[in-house]
Amino acid sequence: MKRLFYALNDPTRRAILDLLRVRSITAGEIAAAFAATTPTISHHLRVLADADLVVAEKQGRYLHYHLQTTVLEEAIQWLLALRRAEAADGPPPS
Amino acid sequence: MKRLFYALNDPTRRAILDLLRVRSITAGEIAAAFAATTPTISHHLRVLADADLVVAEKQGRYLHYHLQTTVLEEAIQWLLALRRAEAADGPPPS
DNA sequence: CGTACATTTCGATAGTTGCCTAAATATCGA
DNA sequence: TCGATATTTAGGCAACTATCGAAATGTACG
Repeated sequence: MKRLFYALNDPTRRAILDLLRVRSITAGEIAAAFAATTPTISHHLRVLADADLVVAEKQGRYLHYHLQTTVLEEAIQWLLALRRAEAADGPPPS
Repeated sequence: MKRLFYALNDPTRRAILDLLRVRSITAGEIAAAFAATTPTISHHLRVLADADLVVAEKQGRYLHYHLQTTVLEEAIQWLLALRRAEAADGPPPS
């Protein structure tokens, strides 16, 4: 989860994931959707790829990025467990 | 979610949350559980409090920290939506 | 009152992050 | 092959983060 939460911590990267939620798109399309420069977006895509949140697939000169969500499973379970925990220790139900 | 993922990004802070999952404990007890110094843990606790992940309650000279998980709701829903998205766009089921 | 204890705040430092411009790599089409 | 396009890599800089030791704050107890 080390790289996962790091990747999720940046608003640009979360916005990229939101874009990819709709459909796989190329690095250029992603870059065009933001004010940042292309190298900056490329950097963010690398961070997302290092966290296994996205996968790149080369098609000719284009790189199509798409989501990969298996790595989310552990984080989701951890967060759900955390939420459950408060119920056991938190303020008593009214 | 800005401060939330930032808070969750640190392994020490995640470990603190795991401690608090069991029961509310004092800042001193939390500090004793880690190799870091007391001021360092105090800093982490502040970050967690800024993210609304923990709440401090003063009891005499002690500060008891306990979990507060309402802020997790948005993140959990966002992550679940992300996971759902891949199924719609990802590789076809075998 | 004064001392001890619990916790935070302050000040400094090493390491990290995000962003940019410039340059490199790779692929396609004429 | 040559030039254009798509994307990444490299290098550098400003801002931020984690950590520490020292000092400050606040509370309790004799």
